[in-house]
Amino acid sequence: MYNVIMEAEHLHSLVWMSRPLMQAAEACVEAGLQGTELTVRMRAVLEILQRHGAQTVPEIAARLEIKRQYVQLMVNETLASGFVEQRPNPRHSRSPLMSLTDRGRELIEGIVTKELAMMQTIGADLNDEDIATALNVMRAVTGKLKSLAGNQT
Amino acid sequence: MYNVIMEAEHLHSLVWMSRPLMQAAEACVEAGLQGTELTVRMRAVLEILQRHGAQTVPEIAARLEIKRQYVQLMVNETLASGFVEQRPNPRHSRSPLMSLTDRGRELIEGIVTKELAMMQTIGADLNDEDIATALNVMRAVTGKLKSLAGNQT
DNA sequence: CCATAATGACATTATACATGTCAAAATGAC
DNA sequence: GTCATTTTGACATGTATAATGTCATTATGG
Repeated sequence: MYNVIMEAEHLHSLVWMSRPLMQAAEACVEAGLQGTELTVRMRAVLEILQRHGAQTVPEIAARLEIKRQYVQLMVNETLASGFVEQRPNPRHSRSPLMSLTDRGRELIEGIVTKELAMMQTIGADLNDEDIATALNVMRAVTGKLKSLAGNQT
Repeated sequence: MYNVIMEAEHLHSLVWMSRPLMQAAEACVEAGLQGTELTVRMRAVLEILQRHGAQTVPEIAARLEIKRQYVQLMVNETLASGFVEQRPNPRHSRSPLMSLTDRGRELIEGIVTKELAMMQTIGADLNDEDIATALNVMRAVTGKLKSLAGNQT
């Protein structure tokens, strides 16, 4: 059927749009960090702590789905910059909780607010339903790709 | 308005889905390359040549939107593996056209066919309209992000 | 109490690019 | 045809984002 082929080609285009989209998004985030002392990866740590509260390094790594060794590096930078501080962890005495300092909280809140505003600008002439649909499709496709990647030859 | 905020958050989620989607896609492509002598970047060269015919290195770089110096490296690998060969370029005698060999053509056709089939599998229980909508949204968002990245402070 | 797991710290390696430089040669303007 | 400019390949170096390996220390759970 033509339709099946058409659909597969649309899907193919969609999947390959993920790279330009990601690159454009990262460029925007980076541009928005100009003037702050933050790098993109430090921002990622602050955002996690803002959204989910104080976390240990391994917990942050799990959320970001990257290895704890690299997250340790990222976190150490945020500690050195004074945006994050260690607090004792009642659940594990050797793995302190990373917690936003006042400076860090203020900074990340400003950045997230600015980014949200940008999203509103972008969404201005886009249909809300369409955005929701797109999000669902992307999630579904990602899930299927992940399951297919494993059991391939 | 709540709707505006909701939309912005959906958009935010969508933008950040681009990374997992891309990673899942790359993992799939890589898995599909198991057993061949191809790497992901060599595959990219072959696909360009299959879709657009014989090209010079700078032309391939323009299509991939990466620097010619890196493309040169990728292309050299495909030449060394015998999937691509140089042919004289009537338009520029110092910049030969890269052309698929029979082996290269056979290989990339097989791979692309397999990938397309995978797309059909994934698309099986997805609505065609929704996929098209998602593609449009992703393109629109990418475009806006690109334009915003530039004229930010 | 003790085996096992978790953690931070540090080192090495890989990947995917960007950037810089250079010489040779091709092209284009005149 | 001459000459300035551009293009190209080749090579070298730099950088960001990770994965992976290893180790000593210390928790934790049985």
